[in-house]
Amino acid sequence: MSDLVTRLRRHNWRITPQRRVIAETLEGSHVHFTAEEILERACSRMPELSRATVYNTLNEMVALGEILELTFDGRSKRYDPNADHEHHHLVCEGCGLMKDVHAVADPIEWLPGDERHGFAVARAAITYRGLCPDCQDAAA
Amino acid sequence: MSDLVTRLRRHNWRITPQRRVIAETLEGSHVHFTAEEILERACSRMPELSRATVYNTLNEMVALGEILELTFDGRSKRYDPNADHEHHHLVCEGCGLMKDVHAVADPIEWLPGDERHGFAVARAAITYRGLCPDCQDAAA
DNA sequence: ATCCTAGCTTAGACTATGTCTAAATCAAGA
DNA sequence: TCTTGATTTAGACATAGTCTAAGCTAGGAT
Repeated sequence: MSDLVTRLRRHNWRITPQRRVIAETLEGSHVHFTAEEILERACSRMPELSRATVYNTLNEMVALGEILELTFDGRSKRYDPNADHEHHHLVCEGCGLMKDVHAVADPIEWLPGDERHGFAVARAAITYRGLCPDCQDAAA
Repeated sequence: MSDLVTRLRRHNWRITPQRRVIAETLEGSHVHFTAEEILERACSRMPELSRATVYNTLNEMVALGEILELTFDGRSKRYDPNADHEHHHLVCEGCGLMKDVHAVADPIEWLPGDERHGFAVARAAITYRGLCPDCQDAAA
């Protein structure tokens, strides 16, 4: 049983076969998939699964705070099942590959009070960008 | 004459009336507009301006490094003419309002070598999220 | 065990955002 | 003025995501 399914059950969620397949697809990888990629992979296990269910389910899991929605390229959203551990992201500007990384300090402390413009700042995310090893080789 | 136009001229860019209007629209505000908002505002000064020209021009200015493309909500890209000053962004989770902010540390220095996964890390951006003063009032 | 019903799933239409194409237009040097 | 390549245009197309209305199902009630 997937750990994400356990967490979802706590929200009084009805655990349908569709939701289970989607949650397990999310958790089964350390890559952050787009909705279409999740649809494709989940459909290989449950061919009748619809696009709308995948989008609905992902949005609901985001609203419950159990997964994170990430947008790096403005094209499509990606979903990160690792919502309960503080981490940041490293994105390849060549191929879009993304990895989780852990920085050693909290960026909120780097924002002085007079730069907060009265906002109640709740969280901060760092996006590191560069070229992955493969794209460095391709560019050389 | 807009400073952005001056910078664009240095790239041997032909400064057409369309490009000038788009550049001045970008620079004339400290808000970061979407492409559609830029189109709407620029069209009020040059009604025959086409959507394709706005999108083409924005993409070219991004490629030249003279403006920044930002994606914080996964819906539409926003454009930031302030590409030549290091800064980060503060986004309201209520209304989407965005402001430029300046942090007191460089995030790249806080990413240990063994967290870089072989990437050539070129830049880092911090997105601070929270509620703006108006949205705090509305929630209270 | 079966029934009920709120909640879930579905296909496909629809919306929003952005890209591409081919033809017309323009700008600058010969 | 002519030529030529760059630029602009309208609108078709592509992609990502949302909505709708109808049917289905999980799980508590009986």
